Amino acid sequence: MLPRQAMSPPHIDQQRGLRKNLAKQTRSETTARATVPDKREAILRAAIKVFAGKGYFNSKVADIASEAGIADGTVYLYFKSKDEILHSIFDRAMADFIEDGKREIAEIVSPADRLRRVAELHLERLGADRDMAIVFQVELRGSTKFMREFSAAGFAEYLDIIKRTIEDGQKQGLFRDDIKPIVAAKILYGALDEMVTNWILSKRSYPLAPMAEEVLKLFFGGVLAK
Amino acid sequence: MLPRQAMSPPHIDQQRGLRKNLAKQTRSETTARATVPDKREAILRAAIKVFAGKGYFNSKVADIASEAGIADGTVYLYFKSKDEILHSIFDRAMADFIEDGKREIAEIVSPADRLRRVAELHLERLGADRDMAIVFQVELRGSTKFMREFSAAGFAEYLDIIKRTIEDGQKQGLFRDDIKPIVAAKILYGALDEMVTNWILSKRSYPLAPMAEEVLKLFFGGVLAK
Amino acid sequence: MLPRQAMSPPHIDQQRGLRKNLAKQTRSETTARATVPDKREAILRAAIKVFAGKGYFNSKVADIASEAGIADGTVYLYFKSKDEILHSIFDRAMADFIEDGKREIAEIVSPADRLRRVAELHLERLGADRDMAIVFQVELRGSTKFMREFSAAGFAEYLDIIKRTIEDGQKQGLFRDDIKPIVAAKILYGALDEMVTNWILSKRSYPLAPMAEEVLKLFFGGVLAK
Amino acid sequence: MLPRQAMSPPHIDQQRGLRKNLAKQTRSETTARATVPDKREAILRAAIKVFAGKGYFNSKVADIASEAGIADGTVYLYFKSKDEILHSIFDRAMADFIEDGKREIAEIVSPADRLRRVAELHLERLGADRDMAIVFQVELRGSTKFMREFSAAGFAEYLDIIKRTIEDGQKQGLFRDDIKPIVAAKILYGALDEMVTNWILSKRSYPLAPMAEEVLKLFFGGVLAK
DNA sequence: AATGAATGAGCATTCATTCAT
DNA sequence: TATGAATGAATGCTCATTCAT
Repeated sequence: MLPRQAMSPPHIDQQRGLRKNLAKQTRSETTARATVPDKREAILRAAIKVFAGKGYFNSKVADIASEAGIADGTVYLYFKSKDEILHSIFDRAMADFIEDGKREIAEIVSPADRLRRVAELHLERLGADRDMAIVFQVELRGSTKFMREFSAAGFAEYLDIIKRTIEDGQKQGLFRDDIKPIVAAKILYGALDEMVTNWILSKRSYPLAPMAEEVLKLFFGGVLAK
Repeated sequence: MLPRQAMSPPHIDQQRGLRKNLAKQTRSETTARATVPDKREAILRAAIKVFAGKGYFNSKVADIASEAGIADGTVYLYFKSKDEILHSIFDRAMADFIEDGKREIAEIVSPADRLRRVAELHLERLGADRDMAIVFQVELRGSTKFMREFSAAGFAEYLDIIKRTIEDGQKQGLFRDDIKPIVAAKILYGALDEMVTNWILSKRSYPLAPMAEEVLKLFFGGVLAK
Repeated sequence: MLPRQAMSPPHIDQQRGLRKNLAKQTRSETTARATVPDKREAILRAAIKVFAGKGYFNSKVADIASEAGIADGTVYLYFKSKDEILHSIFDRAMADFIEDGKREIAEIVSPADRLRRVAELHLERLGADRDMAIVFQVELRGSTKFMREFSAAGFAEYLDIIKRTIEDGQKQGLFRDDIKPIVAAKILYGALDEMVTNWILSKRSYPLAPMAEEVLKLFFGGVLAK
Repeated sequence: MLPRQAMSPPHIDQQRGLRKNLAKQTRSETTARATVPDKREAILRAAIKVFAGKGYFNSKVADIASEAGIADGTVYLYFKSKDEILHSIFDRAMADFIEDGKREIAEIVSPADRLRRVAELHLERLGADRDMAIVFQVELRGSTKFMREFSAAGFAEYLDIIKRTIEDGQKQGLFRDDIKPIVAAKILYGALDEMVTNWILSKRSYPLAPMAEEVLKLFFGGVLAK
C-alpha cells in the first residue's frame, strides 16, 4: 500500500517520471544542489513520519517543515493546507498501490493466485514502510471525512478488484457461489487490514508479509475441519 | 459494544427520566425546574453524538455541552477533561460489551455456535447505535494512543475470548488445527470490523446484524468450492 | 496590626461582643452547636489563612469555604464578593489596630515613649499572627486599588498618629525641628514595615517585636557617631 | 531601578528606532511596513504600562499586545508566558540597577557619601519612571513568590551593598557601632521604599529624588534634638 | 440559614496560514 | 523560490457567583 514514489526516487509517478528525473539530474549537476531534489517529495515523507509519530491533529505544520529541513512557509508553496498534505499522501499511495496491483494481477490467470498476489502485495507494501502503514491504518480511520473520500475514491476500486476476482472464481466454479463476492471481498480486506493494525500496535517486531499466507489459508478453506 | 444502559433505545432512558421527573414534580409542583436525571449520562450521550458527527478533534466541549443542554462548565463537574470523556465512552462500552459477551457465551456448548453468538452480538450491538459505532470505528482508530490503551485493556480480552473458543474447537476436532487460533481470531475480528466500518460509511441504510451470518459462512467453510 | 477580634473570641468587636457571646453560648447549650459560633468570623480567619498561603488571586472562594468548613455558597451569605472579604480583613484589622494604638498612647506623656509604644504595638500585633502579617504586607501591596483605599482610610490615620506625636516632640523641644514630621513619620513606618516584610520572608523563625527597639535606637539617635 | 535601556526617556529608544527605520526605508522605499526596531523591548514597555495601570492579574495578554501595537500571538514569540514577562521586567531592572549602583559607589570614598549616592540613585531611578516604580512597588510585593525570588536574587545583593557601606562607616568610627549594620540597612531601605510607595500613591505630583536628602538627614542624625 | 450543583463569562495560549523581504 | 516573523481566530478550562432546594 506504500506508494511507489514514496519508496523510489521521486517523480517516478509523475508522467514520465524517469524523463523528468533525468532533466532534474542535468540541472542538478549545474546547480550542485544534489540533496533534496524534490521538495514536495521531502515534505510528504516528512509528513508521513510526523503524522505517524504524533497523529495528524497533534502534528504541527512547523514539525513537518522542520523534519523536511525547510522553513514553515515553504510548505505552502507546495500544498494549500495541512489537510491537503494528508490527502496527497493517500491519493498518491492509493493510486500507486492500485496501479501496481492491477499490473501484477493482469498476468495471473488463476483467481486464487490472483487473490494471493493481492494479499501479498497488500502486506508487503505496508510492511515495508511502518510510518506509512501507521498513517494509513490510524490517520485514515481517524476521520470519517477521509474515510468517505477514501471510500469514494481509491478504496472502492481496490475492493472492486478483489470482488471481480472472486466473481471470476465463482464463474469458473472454483469458488463457492453461495457467498456474495462483495462480502467475501470485504472479509478478505478486513482480515488483511486487521493483520496490519496488529502489526503496527505490536511491541514485538515481526515481518508482516508472511501473514498473507495465514490469512489466505483460512479465507480459502475456512476454519472447519474437513 | 455500547454499554447496555447507553445502548438501549432512547425511549427507555426517557421513560426512566419521565418516571423520575414525575416523582419530582409531585414532590414540588411549584418549582418548574426539571432536573436531568443523570447528567453524566447525558453528557456521554451528547459526546457520542457530537464525536460521531464531527470527530473528536473537531468537536468543541461547547458543542457537547450544548447538545446535552447544559452549560460548558457543567461538563467539568462530571469529567476532568475532554479527553476523559472519550475514555469514559470506551471504557464503559467495552466493559459492558465484554461482560455481556461472556455471559451469553457461557451457556453455549458448541464452539461454532459460540463464535456465531459473538459475531452476532458484535454486530447487533454496534448496529443498534450508529453514533456509538462511528465513535468506536473512527475515533478509536484515529489515535494510536487510544488504540494502545484499548488494545491493552478491553480489546485484548475480547480477542482472547474468540481465540480460546477456536482452541476449544480445535481440541474437539471441529476446527482445523493447521491454523493458529490467534490468527483466526484476528481474521474473524477483522472481518466483522470491516462489516461495521462499511456499514457506517454506507450511504444506504441496511441492518448490520445479518452480516454476521455472511461472515461466519465464509469463516467456517472458506471460499473454495468443495 | 492584627485585629483584636481575629485573635480573641469572636464578636468582641461587635457592640458589646461579650453580651452577644453570652447569648450565643446560651443558645449553644441547647443546640449543642458549640463550634464555629460566628461563621463570618470563621470565613475571615479562613480567608486570611488561604490568602496568606496562595495569594489573593490564586485563592479560590471554594478554598476559603473549605477551610472554613462551610459550603461555597454560604460565603455569599456573609460577603458580597471575594473582594469584599479582603476589604473586611483590612478594615477590621486597621480599625482595631488604630483603636488600640490610640488607647495605649493616650496614657503616655512622653512623645518618645509614645513612638516606642506604637512601634512595639505594630510589631507585636503582626508578629503574633504570621498569616495576617502576610496578608497585610503582601496582599495589601499587591493592588494599587487596595493601597489607595487603604491609604485613604486607615493608613492615613495611622500615619497621622505618628506624625502628631512627632510634632508634639518638636513643640516640646525634644525632637529636632529641621525635619518634617510627616516625613519622619513615613520613615518610621517604612522602617517598621520593612522589618515585618523581612520577618515574613525569612526562612529562619525569630521574634519580630524586639526589632522595635533596634529601629527606635536608630530613629532616635541616627547612625552617626556622636 | 529601571534598567538603563528601559528607563531612558522614550526619545532615545525612538532615535535608535528612527535610525534603523531610515536605513530600512532607504533599502526599500516601496514597502510601507515600518518594522518596530525592537519588539521585545516594546512588549516590556507595554507590559510595564499595563501592569502599572491594572495590576498583573487584571492585565490581559491582549492588553499588552494591544498597547505594544502587535498581535496577541506575537507576544509569545518573545516570551514564553505572561509570567515570564513580569520576571523579565524585574530581572533586567534589578541587574541594571545594581550594576549602576556599584559603579557609582565605587568612586566614592566616604561611607556617608556612598549611602547618600545610593539613596539618591534609588529615588532618581524609580522617580524617573512612574509606571516602572508602580510595578516594582506594587506587583513585586503582591506576590510572595516574586518577593522570595526577588529577595533571593537581586534584592539581597542590593541590601548587602548598603550593609557593607555601613560596616565601613563603623570601622572608620564614623557610624555608631551599637547598631547592627544589617538592621540599619533594612531601615534605610524601608524608609526609601516608603518614600517611593507614598510618591506613587500620592495624588499630587512632586519630584521623588529630593526625598533622599530628607531621609538621610534623619537616618544620619536621628530625630532627637542634640 | 445552608447547601452545592449549575452557570457562563473570561483568558492564556496555540498554530495554521500569510506575506514582506 | 524560500524564508520565518507576524498574525489572530479558535478553544479547553477555571472559578466567582447564583439559586432552587
